[in-house]
Amino acid sequence: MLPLEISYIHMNLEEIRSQFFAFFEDKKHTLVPSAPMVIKNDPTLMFTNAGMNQFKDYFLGHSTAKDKRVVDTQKCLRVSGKHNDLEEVGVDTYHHTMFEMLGNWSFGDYFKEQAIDWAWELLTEVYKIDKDSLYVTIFEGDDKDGVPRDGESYNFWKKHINEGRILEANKEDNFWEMGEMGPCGPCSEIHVDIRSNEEKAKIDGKTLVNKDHPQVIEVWNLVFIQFNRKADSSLEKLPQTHVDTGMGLERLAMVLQGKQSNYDIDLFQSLISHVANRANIKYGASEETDIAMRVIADHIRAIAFSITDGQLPSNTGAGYVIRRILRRAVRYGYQTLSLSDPFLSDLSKVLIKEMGNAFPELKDQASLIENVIREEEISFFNTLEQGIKRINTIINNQKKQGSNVIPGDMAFELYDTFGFPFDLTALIAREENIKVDEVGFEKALEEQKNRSRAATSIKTDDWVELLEDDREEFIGYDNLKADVKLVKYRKVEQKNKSFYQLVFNYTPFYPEGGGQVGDSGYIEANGEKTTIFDTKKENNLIVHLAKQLPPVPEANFQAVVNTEKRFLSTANHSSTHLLHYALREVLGEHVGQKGSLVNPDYLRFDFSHFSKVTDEELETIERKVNEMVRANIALEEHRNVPMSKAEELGALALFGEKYGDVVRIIKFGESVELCGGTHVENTGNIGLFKITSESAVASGVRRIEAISNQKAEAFIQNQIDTLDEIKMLFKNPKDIKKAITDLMAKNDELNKKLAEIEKDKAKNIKADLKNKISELNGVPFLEAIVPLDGGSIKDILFQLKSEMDSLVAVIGGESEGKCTLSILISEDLVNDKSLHAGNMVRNAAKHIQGGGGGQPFFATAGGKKPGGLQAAIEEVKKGL
RNA sequence: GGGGAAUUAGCUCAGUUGGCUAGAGCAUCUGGUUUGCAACCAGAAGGUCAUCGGUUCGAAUCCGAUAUUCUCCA
Repeated sequence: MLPLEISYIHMNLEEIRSQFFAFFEDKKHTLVPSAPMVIKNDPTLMFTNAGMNQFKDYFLGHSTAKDKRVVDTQKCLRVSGKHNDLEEVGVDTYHHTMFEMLGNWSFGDYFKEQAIDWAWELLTEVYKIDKDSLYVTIFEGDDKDGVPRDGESYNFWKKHINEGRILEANKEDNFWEMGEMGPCGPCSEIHVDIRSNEEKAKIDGKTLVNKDHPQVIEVWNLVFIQFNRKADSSLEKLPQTHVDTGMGLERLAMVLQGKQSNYDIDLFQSLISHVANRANIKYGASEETDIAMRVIADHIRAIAFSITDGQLPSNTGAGYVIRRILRRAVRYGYQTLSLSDPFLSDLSKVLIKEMGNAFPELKDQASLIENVIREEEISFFNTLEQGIKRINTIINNQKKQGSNVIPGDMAFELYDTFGFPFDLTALIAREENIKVDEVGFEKALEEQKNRSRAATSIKTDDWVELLEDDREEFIGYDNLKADVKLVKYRKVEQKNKSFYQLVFNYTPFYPEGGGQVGDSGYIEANGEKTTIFDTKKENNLIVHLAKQLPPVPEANFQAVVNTEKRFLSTANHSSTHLLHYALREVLGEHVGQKGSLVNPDYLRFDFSHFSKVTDEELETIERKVNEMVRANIALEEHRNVPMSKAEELGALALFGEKYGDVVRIIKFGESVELCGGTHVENTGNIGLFKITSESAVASGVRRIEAISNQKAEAFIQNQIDTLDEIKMLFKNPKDIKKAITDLMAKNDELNKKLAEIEKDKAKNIKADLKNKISELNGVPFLEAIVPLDGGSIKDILFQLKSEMDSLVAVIGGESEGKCTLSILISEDLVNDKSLHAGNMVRNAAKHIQGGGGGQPFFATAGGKKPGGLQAAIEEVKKGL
């Protein structure tokens, strides 16, 4: 370890974080909690990948911030999409999948000057970073976009720092954009040089800024949002300017703790030493094993936090990303550290011990985290085992064929279809002295990527704005109809489909959220109806999906929700709350919601619980729910409740929802939940509740499916009807169960008898046939036409064959208007006389207008002309 | 969202270009043997080959759709 000449005060992560908050709270910022990492209502993003995600609406102008100055730390995950750091993690010493982003925010309030002043003050006076190790960058301007050099920032920096340390950077480094469209602006970065004085003397730090040097690094990015990028890629000035800053906590901690690597800070060291012990390899022993340990230490954090955010590993979407991270960690352990048993679930205990105080959700869900991870590990080890079997087969086959290469498409198939990592394929191949066609593999992978991209390309037009209206309101809790105006619309094209997104000033349409599906219905103006087939929330914007644009977009519309579907969803949603309550009553407090789906047809509720819910428990749960239904408990709804108040009321908060500062509380008696969905006025409106299934979704997570109201009634009616019909069939016996068991017993008996008779019959026919065996050219020969189907004839012939040394049999069969011809030749004759039943039968089949074939010793043909059977038999005899 | 794959006995899986009544191991049952060991011997039972439809003389095998699961890409 190099002695660092700069003097630092030692702070642990916890202290660094709280100092950041305190500093900005002092500057009149409001501290807000981190939003969940897993994003539920933004189609363009799976995970929170930057601090600004939860404030996107403010920048887009979809809603107005309550507090103009905000400070926070945000859990971020960069594993997919534009920011994908997954492959970098562990290889270097500063990338992470999950990290905390500290930020201060101004929504139309202060701008460049204060942002720069405060950043400088915090870093140099609170965190005491040596001013001489700092550099800053500003945007150099871009002619194509028509954006000039950011001279303002330059001038503000000049107050604090020597001009020689203010560097200019290009669009790639210092112009921040949210995406291809949307808010954007120049940014100004602060870099720190943590090299030793000796090295600093050798090379000027200035020349290393933005050069990916591991010790001359960006710590803080100050983004000044002042433009909006439109679909045609032109920029327009925003009416309000915003500040968005981001400082990675782990990286800052590395600087402040005088370390050379993020992984040397307090948090990661205990994780790494646990892995090192387990593998019996010292951290620092080799580059390769160090990388593996860093990967594992990083990934366990991302995995555990995702699980607490409600995202379990699965095979689609966000859950699949989590599964991949987990598998990457296991792969490094398996391949590099020779860990061949599940080890991550044990490591999660260490993580929970380390971070459980700062993040209580980890402690609360400790056993779920451990169990889920263990199950996943086991299943991946299984995948690996299967893959190894498969690759060994491939290698043997290739060697047999004299090849010493595993073709690219085979390696790709292993990877693509069987989930076997390519580098493992390469490793095993090396051990077996065989090459892998890597170029072919890459080509196949590239083809697959192109296919996927082509299938998911979405083209979104600019919004066409008809009205000034900065906040459209949801009024659907109280109204199912409303007079509305169209505020804006746009066309969305996806593959062959195109549809319109409509935004109204008011809307009675419930947008998909909290598990409840979006409303459908129509809007009407001047007698023209336009169907709304779904309603979704994009960030805070409620968009109505329509196949067509209304003929007169400026008209006054009446918006009408499909009330039947809405009501059925509503009943199911309220049922879900009662079910959740009953589950906690019957099974215990550990039951927590892990997922929920509510639509007009049924409800699905996933929850944490460690064993199968027994039939008795299910009955009790269902009965409790129905008791609450009959008690006709009135809905108590509280809108716009501050979060703190909601906690006092003991509301069950769900994971994954971004509530902002105020929430809505839904209370049915003892059941209290935060919820944005629609609910019945009185539980009695639910009518009836019926559980239809209970199953497992993952280790420690169970799923209950249920129905209510009309659907439950229809279900019960259906059961009763079925029973009635059965009774009718049995002529209304006193005891229907006995009638059925009697019938089954009788049926068994008859079946047995029938089987005996069939056997006898076959025996008789066989005996008859055996008697008919004559001789032809010195060989036992049998010909006959029998009223049997091909299958029975086959049975008999095989029996005869096993009883005779040698035999040639030609049997015609007639049944149900069709005819068959079967030829059997015992093996000795096939060999001696080189006969081929297949060829013979094909030839003979002409006479019955059919075709056929088979093997040398047995062949069949089918035809439409039973009258030709005799001729066909003669034809066969001629060939003998 | 797109591609690839899997689904065969209670469980784990074979079943090579369609063709000799669909097999193995474990588990189960019966009988025998054994002081004991995850014991041994003999025998039996257990399958609408995921579902539906198609091609064929003939389909577990080929084709199409559906369901479930796995897997890769976005």
